[in-house]
Amino acid sequence: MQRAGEVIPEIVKPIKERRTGTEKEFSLLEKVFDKNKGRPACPVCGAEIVKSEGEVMYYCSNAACPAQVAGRLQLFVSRGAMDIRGIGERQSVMLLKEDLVRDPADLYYLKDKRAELLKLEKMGEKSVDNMLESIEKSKERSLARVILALGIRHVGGEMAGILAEHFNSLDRLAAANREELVDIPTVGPKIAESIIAFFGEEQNRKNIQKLKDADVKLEDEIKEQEELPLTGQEFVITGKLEPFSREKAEAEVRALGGTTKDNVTRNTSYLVVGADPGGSKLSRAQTLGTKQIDEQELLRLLGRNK
DNA sequence: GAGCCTCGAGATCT
DNA sequence: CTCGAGGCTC
Repeated sequence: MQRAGEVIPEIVKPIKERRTGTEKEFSLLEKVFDKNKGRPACPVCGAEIVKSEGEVMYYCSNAACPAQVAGRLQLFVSRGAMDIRGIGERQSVMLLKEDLVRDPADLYYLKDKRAELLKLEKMGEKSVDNMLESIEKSKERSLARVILALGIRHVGGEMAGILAEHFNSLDRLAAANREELVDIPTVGPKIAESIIAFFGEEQNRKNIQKLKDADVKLEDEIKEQEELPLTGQEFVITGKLEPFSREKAEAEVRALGGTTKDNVTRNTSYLVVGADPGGSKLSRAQTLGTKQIDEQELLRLLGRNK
């Protein structure tokens, strides 16, 4: 390990190409290339710097690089991810330096090291307890936050949300194959490969297992859709609808929590009657006393008061 | 007309 | 980065 302290904050950010980087980043990049006569090396760990194809960013190729380790820890504890209060840039570096933490999952085992934490600079009883409490609370974060916290390349907040929504558990995401991933809108080959590569890494699997062992929640509870306006309401449509097609109407009903069926039963809440309605559905609705509504009424229920 | 490429717009990630 | 449009090949 090298002196982590001063270098890390600069390197943690990926180094950009001249035309887009900040002045600070320019000079850093300059230094890197000068020192190595055109063969770029990470100023922190000396490993080769790689540039992803067609991309503007340079990355250190060494996953164990102290700067990367620190960067991952900071992403993990950040507001948008696990939202652990009391650990920022300063504390991350300190915890790593003192070898109290080697990867983010170690945070959940810090409660057994209270004495060591108290010895750290500027860490009194109050700060330590607040920190430990915040770590415990973070075990219940949403799956989207957990996925973001893992630091998978090309997976930011938006992508993490989409993946969480689609898989509902980290295990299912980890088991997904390329085909399944690419089928998700906004997921293309690059992101699919990146995700598969991430879960293929031995180290990453180990860290996830550590999170599991520490009882960090790695799934979302089955969504309670009780709040949706049409939950529990069953719709049957007969006849033609004008403003939008039957498919679209049914899709909107489902989007609001309702269900759609082809035949009227005792469970049917509404028969939507369009133009030229089918006789069988209509008469059955009459027999059962099913509530009949026209298209305008349906639009109103869908919240489209046009 | 299926398969493959490039290109640009628009969204996202770092 | 993704994705669709438009051009090319076979």
